[in-house]
Amino acid sequence: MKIATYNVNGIGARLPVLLRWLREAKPDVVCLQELKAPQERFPAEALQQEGYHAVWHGQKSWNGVAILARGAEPKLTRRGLPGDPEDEQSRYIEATVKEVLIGCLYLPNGNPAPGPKFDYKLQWFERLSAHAHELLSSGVPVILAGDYNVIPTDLDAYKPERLIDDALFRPATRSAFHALLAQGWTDAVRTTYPSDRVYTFWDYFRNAFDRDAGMRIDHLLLSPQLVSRLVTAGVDRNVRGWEKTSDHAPVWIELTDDPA
DNA sequence: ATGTCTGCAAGGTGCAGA
Repeated sequence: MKIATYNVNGIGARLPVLLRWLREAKPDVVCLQELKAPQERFPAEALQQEGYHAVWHGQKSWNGVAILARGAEPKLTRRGLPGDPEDEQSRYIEATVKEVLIGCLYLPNGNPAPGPKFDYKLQWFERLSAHAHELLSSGVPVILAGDYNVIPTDLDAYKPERLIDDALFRPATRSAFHALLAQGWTDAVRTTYPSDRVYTFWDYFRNAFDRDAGMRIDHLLLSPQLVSRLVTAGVDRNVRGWEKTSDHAPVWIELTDDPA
């Protein structure tokens, strides 16, 4: 079972790239972020023709998340994170696919920091951590996948020393991420590649991809029941080199089909 | 500070957000 996360940066502009990647990579489950499309403009039919059923949480102009499943209907369990009924931003969707609970998230960027956007990031992170703790307590196998907008360690960025004040790397951001992991979650890509540089995002600016000036900010966290089922993980870097591509690349893991 | 994209409301360009 192959599960991927991919920040598409606008599903309208990115549909040809998304469909080509689905055809080539054949993931079973896909978490998408940054749809930048309202609920009624999600390309459900085009995805269905590729064999994918979907649940999604759209928003005009910004944000937006979706979960796709190949040959199966994702069973929606929640839209939006609990903890703030005033929050209008579409950044979380959750569904069950083949007995695994999939949480698809788009954590706020938070720049410029400090400031109200950074405050919102940290508040959203607290709500995510509270919900993640509930999910662990439920005893169900869970994957929390998405664009965390977190660079976990120095190894995860091209020049970390330049990112001291960046909302993706500030101490408060990193400590929130490490506290989340400490609940009992496993960072699947870092576990698979303990000391390699693995990037998932390259800025559109200054030929960042050609210079491999990237960062690792898209993550798949596994609940304890799933760790022994982790076979391998990877980043489809080549997709970042395609025409009209996102600034993120798809990130994926492979799990054994059944509990050991 | 810079750089480059997307989507939007206009309106054939400029804005916010990333």
